Amino acid sequence: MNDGPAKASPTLEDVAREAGVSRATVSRVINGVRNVDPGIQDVVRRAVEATGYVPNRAARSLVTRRAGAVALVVSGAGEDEAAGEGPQAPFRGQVLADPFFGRITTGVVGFLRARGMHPVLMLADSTDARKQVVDYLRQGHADGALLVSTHARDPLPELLVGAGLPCVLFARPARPLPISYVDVAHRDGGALAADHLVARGCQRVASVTGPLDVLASRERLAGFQDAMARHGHPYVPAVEGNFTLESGERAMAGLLAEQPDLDGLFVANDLMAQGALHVLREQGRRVPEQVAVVGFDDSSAAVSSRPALTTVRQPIEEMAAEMTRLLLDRVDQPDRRLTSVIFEPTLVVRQSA
Amino acid sequence: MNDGPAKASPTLEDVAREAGVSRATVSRVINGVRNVDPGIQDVVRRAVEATGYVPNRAARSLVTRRAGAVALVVSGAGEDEAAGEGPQAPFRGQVLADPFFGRITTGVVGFLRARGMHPVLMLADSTDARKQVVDYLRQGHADGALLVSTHARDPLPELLVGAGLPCVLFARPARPLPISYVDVAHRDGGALAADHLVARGCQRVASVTGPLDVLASRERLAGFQDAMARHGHPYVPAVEGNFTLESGERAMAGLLAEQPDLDGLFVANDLMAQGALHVLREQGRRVPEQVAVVGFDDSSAAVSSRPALTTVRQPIEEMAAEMTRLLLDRVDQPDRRLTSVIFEPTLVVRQSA
DNA sequence: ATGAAAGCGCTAACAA
DNA sequence: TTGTTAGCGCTTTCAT
Repeated sequence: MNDGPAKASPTLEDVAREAGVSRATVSRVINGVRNVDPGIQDVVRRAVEATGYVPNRAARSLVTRRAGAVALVVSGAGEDEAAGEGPQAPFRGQVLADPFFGRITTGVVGFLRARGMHPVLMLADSTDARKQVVDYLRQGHADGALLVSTHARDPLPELLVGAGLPCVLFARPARPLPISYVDVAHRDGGALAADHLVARGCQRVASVTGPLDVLASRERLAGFQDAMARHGHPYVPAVEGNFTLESGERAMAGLLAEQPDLDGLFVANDLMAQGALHVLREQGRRVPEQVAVVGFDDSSAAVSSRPALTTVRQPIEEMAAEMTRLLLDRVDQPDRRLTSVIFEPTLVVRQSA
Repeated sequence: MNDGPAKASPTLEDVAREAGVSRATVSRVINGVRNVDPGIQDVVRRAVEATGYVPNRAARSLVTRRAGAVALVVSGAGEDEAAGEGPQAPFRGQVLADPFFGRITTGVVGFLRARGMHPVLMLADSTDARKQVVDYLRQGHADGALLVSTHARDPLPELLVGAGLPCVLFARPARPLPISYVDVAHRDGGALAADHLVARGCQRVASVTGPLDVLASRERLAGFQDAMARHGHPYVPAVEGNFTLESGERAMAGLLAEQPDLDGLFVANDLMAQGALHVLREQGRRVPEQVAVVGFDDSSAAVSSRPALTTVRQPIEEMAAEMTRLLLDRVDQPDRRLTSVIFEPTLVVRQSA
């Protein structure tokens, strides 16, 4: 009750004095170590309450050699992108504004907070930034990294593995690497789209793909094509896009010129699908009556499009949570063997197909 | 070069030995303290290189009493929202997937990374979570908080101020509070929209507002109305929305029923404006020829709409960077006086008006 | 079951 | 300008 000169926050020592026990005992109570007399536990807890004690993280980390934190790293463009970047260049990409990334964050935060932990957000979009990430971890700011690469040839996973730092990827690495990851069964997603279009009675389907140097894009297409083949459609016209709205518009226009009697379409992400919808409307095609469209991602674009998009949903939050669980396991047991966890996508049916 | 038994990472002591100086000298070089012989500086730097030394953050924090980190807190619904939330309930809101929040994050990260810092992401959407935030800071995980409230009556700012923790808000607090913040001149934004619509020759304008219990919504509307009044239009019909796409559709339908000869519209955010566009198209109104539409935010919805939205842009990244600067200043000089920084919005002209 | 004591790696007086 | 030294607050053997 003596607030006196309002001094620095109380330490273990203060609590120990208040409780009439030793620092060690207080420490044991706080960390839930057994072998402490229940009566004493109560006294200590009361003393903690009375003093308003909170453990000092730095002191604890110093001895446990654990930060009790993980980094969430968004690894951008492979090499330093803009050659003429200013000395600061703070606002280049808008990666973080991508709802895809938002869902990952939601999953990660949701999992961590239950353990009293929170992610440190890092951007790694240049050689320097990647070095910063490695150093940051080596300094012990975080015990490991959750890695989300936006581009294929990202060197960061290799750097991290090389430095012996615990790390889990969101999505299978482009090149084989001794590293754990979570991913979605992209092929199954493509198949889901094909099955749905065929079930609707579509006869002349086509696809707008993502960039084909991205593994996920190839897999979505392959899954779609394979399933179509199984339904008796040996050939599916496909145009490559780059996941942007504009590329979706371009691809749709091209496809329509090539194959005007098109009646079904699988687009490798919702944003391009939204672009496709624009072009179909401009050209007077009714969706879904004349052309059925299936997207991928179940992003906000799917909900805000008119008609709203039928789309393949990845359970991103769940994947992110699992990724976090894998990392925490790894931090606790560094020599545990590597794991990959693959999630199944689902079809969300709305108006467009 | 001796990797030997691959032991723990090198300490200051190791570097000192390698360089043939004392720990203190190495520390001085590393922290850029002057009064160190340039020759010795070189030797030390070489030793750092040779040993692969990186400073241990825990040890440093323990003595400096600085975490060298800040928290970025997204403070959700006022009270515990869902009464029946499970013990974990990880995926409730999708706040983090909001591109608005993404832009804030981009600004914060951009500013911090130049200083070798990174934000710790926290969600505070329940009484428990808010307590967690305060404790987290008190434990010294972070030196202060950047606070983004999604709801008006958020009690967290007061908690933080009460605990004497450094803190800066994004947006003016609902109730007066001794706290620094950044904000945008919402009234000026509304005026920008009015001026543009009038300049286009619109005669019968209306507005779809945000929730009127939110200060920013009221200000945007007031700015719009005032400017219209200055242009000789004493009365502007307005319908209240809640910032969602659907509410925009509803509001537009209502407005159109009430005032079918409408030729200009100011919508308090882009998502609702996108909804308004849908309804206008359904009812066969050409935008912008028959009805000109101005949105607010310059979000991704503005770019993906057809026609693309003319909209009022807030310089969110810059605001977030400034917010971060204010916090860091505050952490360094705790008794510095409070500040508010207000940014001017700009009009981004696209196709809709 | 509890206490005493030895550091974890670093910075910051204070001496020299 | 450099070195010596005393902790920062905590966990963790090792005794008891």
